[in-house]
Amino acid sequence: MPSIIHHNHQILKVTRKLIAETAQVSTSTVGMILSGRGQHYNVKTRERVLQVAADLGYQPSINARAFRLKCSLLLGVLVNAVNTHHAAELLRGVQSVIAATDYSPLVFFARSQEDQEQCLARCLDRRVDGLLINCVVGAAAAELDGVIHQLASQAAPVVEFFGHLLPGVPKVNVDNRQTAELCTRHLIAQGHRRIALFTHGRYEHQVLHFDAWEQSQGYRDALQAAGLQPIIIAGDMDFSRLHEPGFLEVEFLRLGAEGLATLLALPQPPTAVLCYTDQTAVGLNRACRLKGLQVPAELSIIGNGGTALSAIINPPLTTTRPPAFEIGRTAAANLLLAIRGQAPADASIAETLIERQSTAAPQGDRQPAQPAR
Amino acid sequence: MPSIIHHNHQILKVTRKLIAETAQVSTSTVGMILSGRGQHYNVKTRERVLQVAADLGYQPSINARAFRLKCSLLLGVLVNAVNTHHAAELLRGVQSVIAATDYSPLVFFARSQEDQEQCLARCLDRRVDGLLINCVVGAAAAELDGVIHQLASQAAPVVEFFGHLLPGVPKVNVDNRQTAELCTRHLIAQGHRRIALFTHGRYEHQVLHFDAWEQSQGYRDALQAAGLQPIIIAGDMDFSRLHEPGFLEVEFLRLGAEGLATLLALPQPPTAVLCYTDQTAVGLNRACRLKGLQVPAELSIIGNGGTALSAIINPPLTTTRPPAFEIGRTAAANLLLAIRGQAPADASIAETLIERQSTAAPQGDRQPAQPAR
DNA sequence: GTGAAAGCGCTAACAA
DNA sequence: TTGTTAGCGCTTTCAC
Repeated sequence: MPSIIHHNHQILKVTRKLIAETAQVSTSTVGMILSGRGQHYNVKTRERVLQVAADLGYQPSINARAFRLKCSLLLGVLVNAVNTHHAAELLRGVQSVIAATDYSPLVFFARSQEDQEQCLARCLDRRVDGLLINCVVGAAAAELDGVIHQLASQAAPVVEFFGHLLPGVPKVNVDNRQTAELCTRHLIAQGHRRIALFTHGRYEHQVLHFDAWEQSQGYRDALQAAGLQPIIIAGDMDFSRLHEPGFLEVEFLRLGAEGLATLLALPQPPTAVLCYTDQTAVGLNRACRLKGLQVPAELSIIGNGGTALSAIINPPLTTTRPPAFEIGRTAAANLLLAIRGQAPADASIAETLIERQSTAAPQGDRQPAQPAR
Repeated sequence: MPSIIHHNHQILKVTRKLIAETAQVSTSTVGMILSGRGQHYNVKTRERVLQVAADLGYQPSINARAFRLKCSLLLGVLVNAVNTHHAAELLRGVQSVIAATDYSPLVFFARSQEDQEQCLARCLDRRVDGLLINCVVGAAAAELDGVIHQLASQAAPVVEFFGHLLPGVPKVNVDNRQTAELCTRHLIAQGHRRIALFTHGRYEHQVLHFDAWEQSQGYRDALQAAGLQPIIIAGDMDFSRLHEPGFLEVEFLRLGAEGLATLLALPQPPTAVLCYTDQTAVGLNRACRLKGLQVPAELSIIGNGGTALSAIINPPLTTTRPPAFEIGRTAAANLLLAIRGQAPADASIAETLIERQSTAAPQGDRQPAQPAR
């Protein structure tokens, strides 16, 4: 409690001044002792001050502290609201790191570029000491640049997470390459030799669809290491209605559902498919059911995203869960590093495999002696 | 930019002091004019000060302001991380209201009671000027009470949203009663006479499952107004594993899937079902497909929650979308009211109906002359 | 119409 | 080992 009733019935704020008066020392003595840097004081003085502070229920004023220190002790966290399934875990990760510090998170969700600018303006005039940002896709880097530089001019470092839009800014991202490699290896270990990747037609565009590109690299690497050939099914996607709620889900579902025909038309159809998202996997799974194709017996499917959806489809989908908590942790830790003047390295963290019932050893048609090369 | 390079090559912070010196007035004059309460100053002085402030790119220090005003200009927002589908919209709603003020949101996600206590402690030592809280279910009200009182002692009001756990605290909630009434009326208007409610076995417990109880009330009211009889299918649910990720989804799905048998065993099975959640509806829908029962021709289904799932099942599910943005708006607005000393009223806001393909007029068996009474 | 001055709670350089 | 002092940027009262 920050205030007590004094014996003369006046309400007194419990500040260092009051502690000083009560303990019969100066405020600077109190300050030094409470800050933990008072080793050189008399033990009795130290104990007395600490005791009085405890008795009075002293709570330091972070605000005053920040004011004096010419900082805000606030960390801006700007989250892209287009895909927020993991926002809570992410922020819990951030909290877990900064809970041990004097910083608190100033959180904003932006859905559009306009939103984003407002939120950034807010961060700026709150003078955040650092910024964690997951940019709205399509944001003109040029416009962000102004803000980033302004932050830099007030010595507030920036860390970008879940994205690659800010040149020269340290990043923390999902390691899609490693994730895909993990999944592909898992399928190979189960005995699959013909493993397809279901992605969208723009996966080659490294900047625009960096994650799809990364995924394809991991997939290729794992196959190559096993002496297998890639089979990439790339459906055309229309991202123009990206802002419409639920659009992505439906579009990815369509991608999966329509891809089955392409896949079955191959001379040697694959026995397993790695999908770009859970929705794609669900679409594919649904198409299989309509075709009478057994999952996983005739076709194994792995999703990506660890969505709630994946757990409740039939069969439950083997998928990967993004390390949202870890990303938040790492991003916050790196931001703190940067605030302390050390340049943090980029980090990327693989998703974890959740093995469920949509994957199994291929049924009856193992062809170890005859890979599709 | 908060600092400029002076002609003598020194870096100067742009504060009111600098503006005062540049414009040849006193800092108090600058302060009064910038705060908008400087009507009584000479017009030329006013313009000069404003001009200089603009030229220098002055940005007030919210921190210093807060310090002087003995407040933090921070609003705590504590969100239950168990069900966060709507957290982003909720927070955007909060932002939309407080963007016009000097307040900024200090956001925390809590998954457990322990989390929650830490976050609240954080809010306390940041001396938030108000708190928006969506309590973790199962939190002992007694423990929260301490915090609430502590906040009260520093004149920081509290508004609870998405919950009814804090006695005496103003609330903003989803109006489940009205939502259910809306849905039921919609079905009645389509010609349904036998409409069931799929809920769980504890819907009667007004405190524990307030929303289920509310929903049942709205459902009953709408039926009663139309002279129809309620048909309540209440499955048993085991909430003991509530904390496990994805548990609720699967459990609600089971509820729906297993309920179909009960429903079909009735002497006169309903032609429409109102479900407690989207997952329940999906489970029911799936059971229907397995039984060969046509949706919506033979059975109309309405979900609840407007989840991503609802859009991608087959047929796309008619459901209701929680007014998360509005809840955030209202909660923030009411908190601001409370901060200004006015006691806000409780608010509840109905969900909006999203009509898709799982509902239609009952096929062939309208029985206007023979309701099931 | 305008300015002088005090002070919010804390920190830190310097003095004793 | 401890105290004095100045000041962060802003608001506001009171005097001129």
